[in-house]
Formats: sequence, structure tokens, C-alpha cells
Amino acid sequence: MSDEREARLEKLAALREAGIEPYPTRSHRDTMAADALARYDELQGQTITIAGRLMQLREMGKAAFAHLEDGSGRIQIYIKRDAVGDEAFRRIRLLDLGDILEATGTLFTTRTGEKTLHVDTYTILAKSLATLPSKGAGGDLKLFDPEVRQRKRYLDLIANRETGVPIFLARAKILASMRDFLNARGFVEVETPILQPLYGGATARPFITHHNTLDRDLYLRIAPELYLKRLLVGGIERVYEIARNFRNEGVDRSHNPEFTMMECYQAYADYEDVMRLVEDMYAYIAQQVLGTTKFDYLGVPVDLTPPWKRIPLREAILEFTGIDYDQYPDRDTLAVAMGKAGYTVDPKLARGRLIDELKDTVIKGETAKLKDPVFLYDYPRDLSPLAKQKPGTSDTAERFQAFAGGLELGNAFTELNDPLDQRARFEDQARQRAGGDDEAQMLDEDYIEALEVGLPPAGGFGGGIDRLAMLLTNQDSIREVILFPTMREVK
RNA sequence: GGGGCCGUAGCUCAGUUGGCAGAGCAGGGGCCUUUUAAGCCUCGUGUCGCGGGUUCGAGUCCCGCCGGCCUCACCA
Repeated sequence: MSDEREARLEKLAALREAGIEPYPTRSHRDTMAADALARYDELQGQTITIAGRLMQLREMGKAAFAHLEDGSGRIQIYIKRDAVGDEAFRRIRLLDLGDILEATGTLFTTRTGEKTLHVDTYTILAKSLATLPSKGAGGDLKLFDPEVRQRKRYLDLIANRETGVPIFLARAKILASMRDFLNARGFVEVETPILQPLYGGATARPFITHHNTLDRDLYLRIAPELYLKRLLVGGIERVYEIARNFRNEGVDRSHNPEFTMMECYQAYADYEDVMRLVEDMYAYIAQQVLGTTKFDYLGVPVDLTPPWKRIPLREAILEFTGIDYDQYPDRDTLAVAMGKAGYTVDPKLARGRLIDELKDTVIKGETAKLKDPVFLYDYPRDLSPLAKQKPGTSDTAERFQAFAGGLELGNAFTELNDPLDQRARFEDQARQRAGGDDEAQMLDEDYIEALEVGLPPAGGFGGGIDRLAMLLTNQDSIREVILFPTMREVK
């Protein structure tokens, strides 16, 4: 490595000695590579300037072929000594793969039929001092090591352009089309605090930081929920935020400590309205990103066309595990039933968590029994401290989760707007916290105060953007859809 | 956090039973005015992840550590 870097540094010095600035301030590109190829006939006889990274260089005595790659694609250039002059031709020796060049000339077609720029003059725009991952069979760059690909994403994007760039373009389109969809329905995009004095809206451990001047600890948000609902109180009836959230939890194939979630809230709606909103939105996004609502995820066909299946959580679990948790109203009898059914039951888990575990075997991961897009609805109340109780029940909350292809896409409920009930739920959480559950939610007095002003009945939804990106780009690891995933420190 | 697998040249990878560290591409030098995985001649790739140990001798065996991937647990 140092040898090659030395060689490149010497070339850099040689360029400067020849009075050539290797990092000039201006470029004069007027045509993108893909455009030049597409508009070949129209551009005949015209002098055009293209620019991009030097990806291949084949010297042939008194002429050379090279490929330049820009954001649109790749084009071949032909540098002939007679055309560029002796000095400029000799200077080819000072070029390296990876350099950023600008070339001016006219288009022609080679003997082998490739549309090519016949170069009159060329200029170096940025000298590259580092070695690119090298060519393999077929002439493509090869960079497979996932650690390098994630730590040095720029190399990944250069080397794995055909696979990597489309993923992040798709992700951008997911965000754009989600905004289009919500904006068209009158939702207002807002930004709420990432630094929060109390964290809430989800069950998770937070990152803690400190503000020096105010001399107080602050939490990086685990969810924007409680702020968005304050805005409903304030009269913004449809609101959403595309929020980076931070959870101080483990890292694995479907979890990154910082991740992106879209949360939206609609006043005068309930969770059934939200189901319709969500299935319409996901179908719209798939249509915009993929051009269809039918595709494969990890080999399993997925069809996001509305309406999606709607199954009460209890029935889904009963159908696929044979266990009816309503028959076991307390934690211990359910644990015994699960034990009989072959589950290894963690004695620390509360009843709600046991039900969660049953749900996961039905719906999560590659072994999921149910992979079609589906809303599982009506969840145990004690798992859902911010959701409204279902009328006519004592232990059921109006909550649903959306799934497809074994991925959990989002979580929604009819929002709890009874301030006294909310206070009681928070106090219940506080007892769990005192009992050692450090993920139980904190009592947020200011939020209760907002509810006392009056929150209209509302439905809300939170959906993971990273997981949606995984679904629509057919990736099985969240690290493939996050440009710079959280990594361990390099030591 | 537990378990499994992995870490050798810039990249992708070989490396036998413990016996002089290799290939292709990339790189240096030379030839070649329509090549395209260009071709031909030629030269060198190195803290074998790091630190110990065993051994006459360790890339190879043992221990510890670092990092990655998979998996289980937990969370979303």
C-alpha cells in the first residue's frame, strides 16, 4: 500500500512540477456519460466535455483507451497522441485508476462498436492517492468484506455500484414517496426534539447525554410520539415526523442503535382508519419505488395490494400455535401451557412478554408461519400503555402491528386520550420500573398536562423506514440499507 | 452477554503432516495509434489481526485479546 501511495505521491509532485494543479477549483463538464451515449446521434460533430472517475486505462503505445465513470454511468474515452499532443500524451503516465478526470472531445464509434469520446484535451480534476479495490473476473471491482464495505461505504459504492447504489436510491425514493403520500392527505411534516428531558413513546433503554450550560442530563429520543400528540392537542390535526430514533440496545441483523421511523397521527380517527391509511401508503410507496405492489422478499412472494389481512392477535396465535391466551388469564398458567407446547419459558417474563413471544413465532423472521401483509390487532392492554382500551373489554387495547415477509413494519393504536387513565398507566409503569424493569416508561407530567387540555380522539402509526427499505430492496440485513451503520470502535 | 465460523499482498483468495509465504487482478519498468477482463516481456508485493506459549522450527498447534460474520438471548 505505501509503495503504491509513494508512487502516486511522486506522480502528484511531477504534475505540480509540470505546472499542473492536480486539484483545480473549476470543472467544465457539460454532458453526463449516460447522456452522451443516449444522445449520440444528436451530439455528432459537437465538442462536449465529460468528467468522472478513471476506472480503466489501456495504453497502446501512441494511443490509449480509458473509461470514465460519473453519477450517470460510464463512457469510454480514446486518447490519441496525434490528437492531444506529445506532452499531454506523455502525461498519461501520471494518471492512476481512481483519479477524477475531465475530457473534452467529440463522439465516435470504435471498430468494435462502442460509442467513445475522441479526446482533444483532458484535465486532471482530483488526483487519487489511494488504491481502489481491484478488478476481478469480468473487469468489475471486487469488494466483499462486509466490514470494509460498511466502514468505508465510499469504497463500497465505487466497487459495488450496480448493487449498492440502487439500494440507497430506493431508500431515498421511499422517503420521498412517503412524504408525497402523507402531504397529499393533509399531513403536516414537523420536527420535534431529539434531545428530550424525559424519554417515552416506546419501551427501550435510552442514550443519556448532558447539556453543560443548563447543567442537566438529556436523553436522545427513543420515539417522537409524545411530542407529536402534543401537536394534536395544539390543533394540528394531521401530523407526521420522519424521526431518527436512538435506542441503547443490541446490534444485529434487524437492529441498529440509531434508526429511522415515520410516526403519523390523525385526529378524529381510530386504529381501523389507520389500517386503511397504512395499507394504502405502503402500496403507494411500493408502486413508486418498484413500479408494482407484488414482489419477492427473500424468496417469498409479497403482495402489498390493499386490503391486507386483518386478524386479531389472539386468533392468529391460536391458529398457528394452538394456544389461546385468553384461557390463561395469569402469567403462570400461560407459562405452563407454553411449556407443554414446547416453548422454553423465561421465568422473568411477564404475561405480556410471553404473548409477544408467541406472536413472534407466528409472524417474525424466516420461519414465520404468516408472511403475507397482515395487521394483527387487539393487543393485551398492559403491553400498550399509550393505547386506548377497546370498548367492552377490560384487558384489550386498540392496537395493531403491521407485518410483511416476516418483518415488523409498524405499530399503531387508537391513542389513549383520557388524562386520568394515562396517569394511572404511567404510574403502573413506574411500579414496574421500581420493580427493576428499566424499560418501563417514565411518568411525563407535562404530557399528562397536555392531555388535560384535551387530545381529540386520534389514531397514530409508527413505521420503521429501515425495515421498509429492507423489504423493498430484498435485503436481509439492516446494515445493507443504512449507509453508515453503527460499528465497534476500531482499535 | 453465550455459542459457532472467520481474519494471509491494495482487492479476491490459495497455502498439504509444523519445514524457504503464493496466484489472479491492482502496482513499477519496457513494447504496442480502434482497445475493452486488451495483449506481450519484466520486477517487487507482506507486522500471515495483536500478544503470549509449545517446538530445533509456527501462517499452520495451544491460550488470551481485538475485529467481523452467523446464531441464541434482549429490544424494534
